Amino acid sequence: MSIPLRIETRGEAPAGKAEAVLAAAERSFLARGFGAVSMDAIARDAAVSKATVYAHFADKAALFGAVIARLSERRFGGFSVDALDLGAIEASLTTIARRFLELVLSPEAIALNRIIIAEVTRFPELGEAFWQAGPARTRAQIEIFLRRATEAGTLAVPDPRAAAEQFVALARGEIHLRQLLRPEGNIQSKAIAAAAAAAVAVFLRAFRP
Amino acid sequence: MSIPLRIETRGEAPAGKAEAVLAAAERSFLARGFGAVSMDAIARDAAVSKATVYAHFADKAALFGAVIARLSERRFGGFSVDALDLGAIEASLTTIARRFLELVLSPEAIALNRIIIAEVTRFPELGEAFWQAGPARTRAQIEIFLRRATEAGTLAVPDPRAAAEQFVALARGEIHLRQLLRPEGNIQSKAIAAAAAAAVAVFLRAFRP
DNA sequence: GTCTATACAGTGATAGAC
DNA sequence: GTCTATCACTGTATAGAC
Repeated sequence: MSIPLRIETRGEAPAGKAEAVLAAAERSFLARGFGAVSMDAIARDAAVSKATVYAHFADKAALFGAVIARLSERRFGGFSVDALDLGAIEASLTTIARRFLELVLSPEAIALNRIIIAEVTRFPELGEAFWQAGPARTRAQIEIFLRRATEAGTLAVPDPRAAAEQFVALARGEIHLRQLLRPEGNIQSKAIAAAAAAAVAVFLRAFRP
Repeated sequence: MSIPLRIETRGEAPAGKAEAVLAAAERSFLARGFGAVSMDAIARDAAVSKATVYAHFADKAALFGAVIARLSERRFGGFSVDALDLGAIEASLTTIARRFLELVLSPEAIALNRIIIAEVTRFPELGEAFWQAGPARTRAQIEIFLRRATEAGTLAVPDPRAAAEQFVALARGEIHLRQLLRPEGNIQSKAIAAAAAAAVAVFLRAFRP
């Protein structure tokens, strides 16, 4: 019979057991997906009992939904095209493409994307939430930039919505799908820079004034 | 993950129980993924006992591997760019884009793509096999066409490999990812035609002689 | 090869004490 | 809220008969 040790993390800001459960679930789900993760494992990882997990989340699906929705928001919220020079159009577009690729190719974003694609049949609303938080938001930001550049005369884009979609598609190239289909490929920042430059080159040949 | 399947296709013959198991597994895995499908359900669907399933496939993973590898090959084997007019370049490129989109957006291809992305962490070799059978093959076919068109003088493509990748990316646009993130969205052929036309327009502005 | 029956581990979820 | 202990159930995989 082992006697449970009680560890007081006073001053380290415990932040509550619900938060510990969320953090543990986030790690587990991202690493192994929905089906392969047990509530037992999450409870163990969070250093609480399973009953405590169920005290905060109705069931496994609810916990999963909370984790994924939070991650989607947090991961893509920071993407912005403000403070970019409308005059130095090639440099600015390259910066946008590079930032975009660094975001969507990050291991965490790939893992998130993967798990949502995997479970979208079971949890349709998560696919939509991710789309709005991720692809729709980044494309909207880029659309804003293209519109401003066209008003400033440094680009000639008749349909900024469509052009933003094409810009994103060019930037993504085949690397994004490639990463989704690789278990642990690490993208070099050099490869990202090359992909960004290639995308901008084609885009500018099509949309320069 | 060896594939010890032996298919008896003698005339109208039942083709053997192994084939029945493969067919049932194919349906189940495509519809619900790896984890959510039980060997019980597959055996029931194939109208054999579970022991018979295990007589032909070592375990669930081996059965899954056999199903997915076969599907990947079968689904993308037919994509070709032969018999396309190098002179009518816009029409030919539009046809290629349309065929490509019809292929990768088909419900079966989407389901296959989804399940492989979902399980690539557990089965790394399936991701690679799918990549070779699908994206790598289609891109190689398109690269051939671009090279021929450049030799014929109807296109000016300095790097056919890179340009083929960009052409595919433009064609895919955001529709492909969108479909992966939707539980049951049906693409209209009208939407495919529009996406193909938009992709070709941008591509030609960049690579017309 | 094919069946029926079952071993055995692990799952999500809950009861009841504190 | 939090714990320990346990439920009812389903999963993969295998024995043994034919």
